[in-house]
Order: sequence, then structure tokens, then C-alpha cells
Amino acid sequence: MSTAPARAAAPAALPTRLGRLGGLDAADLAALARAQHDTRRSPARREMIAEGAALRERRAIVSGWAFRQRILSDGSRQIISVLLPGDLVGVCRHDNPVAPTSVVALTDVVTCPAPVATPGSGLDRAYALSAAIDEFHLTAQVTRLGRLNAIGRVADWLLETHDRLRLAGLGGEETFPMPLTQEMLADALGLTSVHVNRTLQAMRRDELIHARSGVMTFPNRARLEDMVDYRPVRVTSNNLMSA
Amino acid sequence: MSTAPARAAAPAALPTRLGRLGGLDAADLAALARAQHDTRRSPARREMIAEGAALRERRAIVSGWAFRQRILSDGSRQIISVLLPGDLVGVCRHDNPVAPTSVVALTDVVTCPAPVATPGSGLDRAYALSAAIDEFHLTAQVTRLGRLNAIGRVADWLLETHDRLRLAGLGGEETFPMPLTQEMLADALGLTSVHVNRTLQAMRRDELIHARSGVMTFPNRARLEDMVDYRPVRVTSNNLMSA
DNA sequence: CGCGTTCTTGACTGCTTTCAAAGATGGTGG
DNA sequence: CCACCATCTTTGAAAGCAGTCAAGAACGCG
Repeated sequence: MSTAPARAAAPAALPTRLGRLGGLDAADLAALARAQHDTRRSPARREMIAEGAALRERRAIVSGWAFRQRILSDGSRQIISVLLPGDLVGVCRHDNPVAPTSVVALTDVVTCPAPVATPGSGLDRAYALSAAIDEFHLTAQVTRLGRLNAIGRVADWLLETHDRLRLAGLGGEETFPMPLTQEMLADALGLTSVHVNRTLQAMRRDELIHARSGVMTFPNRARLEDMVDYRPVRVTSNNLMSA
Repeated sequence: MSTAPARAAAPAALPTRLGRLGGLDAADLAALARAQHDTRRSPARREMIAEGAALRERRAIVSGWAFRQRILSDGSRQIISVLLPGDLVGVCRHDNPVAPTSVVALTDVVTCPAPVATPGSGLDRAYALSAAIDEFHLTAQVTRLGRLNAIGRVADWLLETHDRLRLAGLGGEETFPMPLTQEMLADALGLTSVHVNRTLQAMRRDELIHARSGVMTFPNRARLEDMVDYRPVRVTSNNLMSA
């Protein structure tokens, strides 16, 4: 793990992910391609959306990582969720006008407007499924924090993040970028950075992970999975199940 | 706290809550009244929606408490969120066909179909705001589990639940029904029932709460609030902010 | 090459869990 | 009306996981 910004993600992350979620036709793909000409960049650490700010439009992440966070009065921070390339951000179902959490760029982030979807189109289905997946991940985060110990939280989160990256066509079978510092991981998993450090060391000792300079590797993903009873999200075109 | 089912909630909980969220006109109120003739009852402990089950329709809770939960392979359970009278359940934004968690009745629960809202109507706004509030509470739950200790989690959750009940016109200034057992509270807050018991005892000793047979009382709500830096959700007709 | 950030390490504290068992409590049937 | 039962609450002692504090090493950047 390091502070190195994630390599420029394949610009295809957005159409790849949405295509797998909804099945995009030529019109949808053209709309996405058009939207990706109207990009906005946020340097790492920049706050992209302030908590309570009005949400003007739904946007999509073209490349880079970001996260939603909340700061408590004692200065501690909880990272609610991590946003990856291909994810939608600020999606207001109808006209929810206010962001419940602030969004901060973790690496340099490129976003574009999320094109308006024709009702019934593949893009429309993709948006709906993406929202459902987001909610699923939020409930998974609750379960992780409420019921898993440190090693379980780390392992479960890494597995989920690996799957999410692969859905967007990023990362390999057993390798993927991991630009979070140990302190960020701690803030996401409800731990301290010291304990995250010790937990990662234990996982390295047990040959569960290899981590170096922003790249994470699973030497044996299956072993990790049944260590934490990991339930991947199955995405089936326009359906979703946690088998 | 006890096992006693919550008293039959005022049947007005649903129109009260949605009215405060969206401002209902005569047509909306009539639609709600009509919907409340088509009720369905779930006895306490009955599973209302299985995890992964297809969501056929959006329903509303007329009376009673329920909760969304997830069971882990080791038998432990995490309560994701509690559903109160006036809440909407199984709200699929577009056509998310699958429940990400199971829903279980905590007390005897009465539900009715959530009437279809005319776009732009008060009911439509209420649904949108309700979804936004749900998401806000989910992020609050993540923060609670990730960053607060036992007493903070209990206090924060009690305050939030009190506010939610009052939004639906239930409970008083400093008193409200609390039908959860200590074990359920533990499963919601990521603790053990033994520790919840000790925490509640400490809060009683400090005169922060009075709890007996299903009724909770705050002798001094303000003191509780600044003990945990509680941020209530302000609902302003068709807006929402966490001031 | 120097500096700031991030990662490591050690010792110590303490919150929370675990295990087990003894009281309450409320509802039920006799 | 009372005994009985299941469920829920309470208690104690001991163990463990995670947090705190502090300081040094390593890394990446300019």
C-alpha cells in the first residue's frame, strides 16, 4: 500500500460496468461516449461534494477512487463507502436535493455527467441495478462493522472491492490496485491504523494477501473467502442476488 | 424493556409521517385511506420478506415494528435497520427485483400497499424524501457501528428512534415505546446482550434514561444529545438536512 | 538529498466478549 | 387464582481483542 495514485483506469470502466449491469445498445453507448467528453477532474484529497450540499446532477466516475465520509465532532472520521470507476455518485432517486455525506477524492478522479436514460433502455436498467448494488454494499458494510472482527473486516472488504473492480473490467484474477492508506482502511473499517497494520501483517504471514505499493494480490482467494463466509453479489443482466 | 407487543399504534402514523414529508392533498389522503383498507398482518417474529425474495410491490407499515436483518453462517445476526409505523418497505427505485436483506416482524405488524403517487404530487415528494431519510439512517448506522463505543451507540440509536417515532406522530416529548429486547438491541448495535445490559444499567444510574416494560423515557434529552454529538435529521417539507 | 507522510513496533490499558448461572417477568393452562 | 414455563434480564469472573501513546524506520516526492 502506498500513496501512489491509482494508475489511470481503463477509460472503458464506465461502459464496461454499466453494460454488464444493463446491456447497452448503440444509443446508450453513444450517450456514454458523449458524456465522457464533458469530464471534470478532482485532485486527490479534494472534497468533491460537501455534506448537505445540493445535488445538481447525477455523475459517474470515469477513473479514480473516491469515498463518502462523515466527520464526528471529536475529529474522528467514518468512511461510509468507497466509490470506484464506473460507479454513479449523487444519484438522487427522484429529487432528494441534499447529500447525506460528503464525497472526497482519494486519488485523482475524473467524473462525467451520467447521461439521461430512456425509460426501459439498458442504461435505465443499469442505473436501477447500480442503485440496488449500492444499497447492498451499504448493508454489507453495516454487517461488516457490526459482526466481524478485524481480520474478517479487512478480508471481507478486500474481497468485495476486488469483485467491484472486476465488474468494471479493472484488476486481474488475483491482483488489483489498492490506493488506500492503512489509515483510510481503518476509517472505513471502524478500526485504528495501528490495528489495521497488525492485521495486514498477520494476513501476509498467513499467505492470505501480498500487498506492496498500491497493489494487492490474493495468492489464494478461495481460502480468504471461506475464512469470512464471503457472499459475492451475483449480477445477472437485470437481476441481482447474493448467492 | 419487555416482550410486550407495542400498543396498537395510532392508525394515523402513515398519513402523519408522509404528510410531514411531502404535504398531502385530499387526493393523496384519500388514496392512503383507501390503501389502509387492504391490510396484511404479520405476527411478531414472522419473516415478512425473505432475503433474495422478489419484491412485488412497495408497502407501508401501518402499525408495529419490524427490522431488516442478515444472518451470518456462524448464526450471528446483524439488524441492519428498524422499520417503524409510517415507514415504507420494499421500495424498489425502478425495478430492483430482489430484497437485499430479510425483513422480520418485531411486534405484530400491519402493512398496506403504498399507493401509487402521481408524479409531482405531495405523496410523490414524500416517497422521495422517505427514501432519502432511509439512506441517511443507513449511513448513520455505519457511523454508529464504526466510530461509537457502547454507550454512544445505545444513546445515539435511542435518540434517532425517538425522533423517527415522533415524525410519525408516535411517542411523547420524552417518552416512547421500545419493544426491542436487549438481545435485539445488541444485534442492531454490534454488541452482545450482556454488554447492552450493563450499558443500559450505567445509563439508568446516570439518570440518562428510564426504561421499564417496553417504555423508554429521557429525563434529560439534551444531556443525552451532547453526550454523543447527536445530529437530528431536519425535515423541511421537501428537503432534508442534518443540522 | 531532505522532508513529510506512511508504515512498524512495543508496552500498557481497557472496553467488550465469553461462559455460566441465578433472578425476573409475563403469559398460559389447570 | 396459582403453578408452570419460556423468555428475558441481571450478575460475576476471566480472557481477549482492539485502542492508546510514543518513537523509530521506511517510503515517495520535490
